[in-house]
Amino acid sequence: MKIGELAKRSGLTAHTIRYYETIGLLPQASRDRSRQRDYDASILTWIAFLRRLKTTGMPIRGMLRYARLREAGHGTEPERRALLEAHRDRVRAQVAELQACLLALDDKIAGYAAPHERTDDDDVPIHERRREPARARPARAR
Amino acid sequence: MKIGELAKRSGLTAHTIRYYETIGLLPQASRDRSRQRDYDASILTWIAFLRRLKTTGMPIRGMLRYARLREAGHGTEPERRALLEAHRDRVRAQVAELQACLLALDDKIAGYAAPHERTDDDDVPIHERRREPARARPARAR
DNA sequence: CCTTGACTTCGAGTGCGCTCGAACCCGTAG
DNA sequence: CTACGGGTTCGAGCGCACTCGAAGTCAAGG
Repeated sequence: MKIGELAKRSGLTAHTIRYYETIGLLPQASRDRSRQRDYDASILTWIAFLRRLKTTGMPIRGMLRYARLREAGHGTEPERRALLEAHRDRVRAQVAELQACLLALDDKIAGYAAPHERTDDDDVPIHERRREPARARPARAR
Repeated sequence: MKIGELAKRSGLTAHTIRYYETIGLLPQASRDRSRQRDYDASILTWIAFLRRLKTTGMPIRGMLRYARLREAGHGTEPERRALLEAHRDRVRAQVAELQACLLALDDKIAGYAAPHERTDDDDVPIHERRREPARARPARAR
């Protein structure tokens, strides 16, 4: 498989694939007789894995660390594992944070759904906070 | 409250606060007699909200759209609501994606925990995949 | 033989979101 | 009076992760 086809299959661009190779995320591809990159299908699995790391917010530096351990092979498994575990923990924390934000977002949206009951108008500019009863909670004015 | 204090309380830097003001994320601050920005505590709520949008991956462009609607005031509520709802949906999708990645990550880590049972060695360089029985699942060879 | 189209390397450019430094101003405490 | 610890504007620079264009090579098809 040459680079154009790998690009199609992996969803990366040929440019990005070469970029990943130069920085070390992808191994040096073997070349055919005319010096063009020739890929084995197994590279797709690795790219999919990289995509997952990327999706979960791992910076290229981190992926690079993992890629280097992988290249090193024998004996680096504990380190690789530790790296992934640390990353997993970060991702879990991130998911928790997002879910907390989702709750807040839902609240906010609910506020727009029932504007006549709103008591906090922190996101409404001054000139809009005119009448409106606004009972419940001691609003400063009135 | 002047900018230094707001920085402390909000967790943004004074630099960032000014930056947000110039691009329109924060309203033009009122000034004291020596032209220094003077903030009302209510700005903290708005900044906290912005932070949530940011945490959930909304680009500044998006926050800016919301901020402009907020400034416009009267009548923009449906649009603001739609904006937030669309964002919420994106965040939900993102959370789902992250959770899928977490599952894959857990699998991968489990693979490192029990290396003697691994069947997919896609991330192990060729020279490492030597012996090892690799029963269970029809591995291509054998 | 010539065209076509995918490949090659290289370095420069892009978009995002800050981040920083320079040079200057202002009010209060000692 | 002077030093200080804030504040002010302005524009340049940075880190990330690509993204793109130029100029050239190569092999197969008509």
